[in-house]
Amino acid sequence: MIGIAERHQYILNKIQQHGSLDVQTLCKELKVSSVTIRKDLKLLEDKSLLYRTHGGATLNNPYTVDRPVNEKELLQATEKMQIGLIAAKLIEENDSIIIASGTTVLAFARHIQPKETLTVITASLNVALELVHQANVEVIQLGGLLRKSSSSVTGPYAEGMLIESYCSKLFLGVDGIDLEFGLTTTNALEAHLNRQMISASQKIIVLADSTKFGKRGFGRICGLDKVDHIITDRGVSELTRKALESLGIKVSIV
Amino acid sequence: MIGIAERHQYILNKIQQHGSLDVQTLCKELKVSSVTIRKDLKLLEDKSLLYRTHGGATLNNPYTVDRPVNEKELLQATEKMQIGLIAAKLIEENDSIIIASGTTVLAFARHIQPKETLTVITASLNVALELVHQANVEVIQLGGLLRKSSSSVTGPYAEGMLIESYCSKLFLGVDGIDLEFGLTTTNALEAHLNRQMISASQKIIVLADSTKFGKRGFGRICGLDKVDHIITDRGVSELTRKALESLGIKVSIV
DNA sequence: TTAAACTTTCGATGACTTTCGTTTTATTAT
DNA sequence: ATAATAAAACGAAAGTCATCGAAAGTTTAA
Repeated sequence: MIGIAERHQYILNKIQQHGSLDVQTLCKELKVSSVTIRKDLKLLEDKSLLYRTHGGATLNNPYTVDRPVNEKELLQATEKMQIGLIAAKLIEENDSIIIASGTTVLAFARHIQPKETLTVITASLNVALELVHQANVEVIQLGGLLRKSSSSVTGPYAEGMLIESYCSKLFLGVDGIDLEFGLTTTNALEAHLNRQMISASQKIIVLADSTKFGKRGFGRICGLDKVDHIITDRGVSELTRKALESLGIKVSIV
Repeated sequence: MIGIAERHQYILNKIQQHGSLDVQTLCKELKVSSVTIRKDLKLLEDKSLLYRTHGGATLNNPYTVDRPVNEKELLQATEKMQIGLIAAKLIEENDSIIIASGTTVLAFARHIQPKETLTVITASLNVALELVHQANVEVIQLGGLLRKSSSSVTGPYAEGMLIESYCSKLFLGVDGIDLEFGLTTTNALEAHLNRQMISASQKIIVLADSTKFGKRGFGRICGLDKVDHIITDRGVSELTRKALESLGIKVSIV
């Protein structure tokens, strides 16, 4: 006999591994009635952590055609979704925000549904297309050479556009967070653009699942002193969390 | 025995890979009756995820405009595809080209498969994403405010980027071609950007199915004197064709 | 014309929702 | 600490809805 929180965690773990699951199997595995399982699934669906289907649930919306799904996007999918959900709640009325590229911030973009007008600047074509059909969102696409690996732009044009902008918040996805070395990404051009984004933003919010801690990517973006807020999952060590907080960084754990 | 959601995903995956599929094969593969498969296909067609055919279904590329299919639109789709195919053959080695937004030029973008390096400048996010995975194509995405109706950018940033460029060919999709009034599109901002594209190009190639002739859209782009080449379908009248040719415009008919 | 594909109807099965009473857990008052 | 109260969790029961395929009639393609 286990509690409701553990049951939900079990369901999320299982759906991440299998991609889908069904009500009856869960009933047997968790020794609860189908009514309870349905209530659980309903709740998790309301939190956008899964999609309900007749008889079960799936991780991805069964009716969106996946663009070439790369392996990277599937990694830590649940954590990214939860991180995105929390990050979306940080958006306030009439904000102007910058969204940097990466799979984590794409998950974040999917959760943005502002009641008031929101202006979004992004280098990522996927983020832009995710938001373009939201009535309250005004999307400004940065221009420049399109990188094949990330479908996002880099280069002087994008940086020139950023110089003329100032936003309240930057939501930044990174490939590595190291206490000494700071934030890193795989690509030097992207790191350079990210620095420009940091200059153009009042508040820096980093979105990164816990696997990113202790890693160093090729392109250094900046030190941790620039960062205001990090959103990650519970895989991060207590030691790291304390260290970040002692640097004056707010740490949110999903 | 699998659920309806997984079945739908299976169908969508398969049609993405094969381009088409048939009812009977699906019956055997999924162990369900043909009635069920037909209901599935009907449902997916209603969601614009595929086109139903007698005996099966064909792929509806996710980046085409999803609208209810009627026969006229299907005919135009075929013609747009043929126009795109002919236009793609005009691309030469080491060209730099501009592709303006619109469904016709999107069909064109799908046919681009250069053997040598090709540089493409575009305002349309859909065109950019269509080409980004082609190894030989270098895509430069214009920046600016993203229009919701066309998923393409307009505005001073995009125009600023064009001023610093010069390309050998412009492939332009339009909403109206009038012998006196010239080329038009539905949107004034887009028309302005199109003029900038014309200034930045050596050769202007217009892609338009025959229904566009005699129409005038809201935003005037330019007169026909700027145009070097028009690619259209055989629905165009002999009179119009002669008139265009007398203006020194090359006319290709598919 | 003919065979295959299609649509519609209908009944069986199982999934779903809602309601409501029981049990457990948390909070507050004594 | 104990009792009273409130809140949440759970599942049984009853009614509703979705899925599926057989059957019968219609349409389509060759």
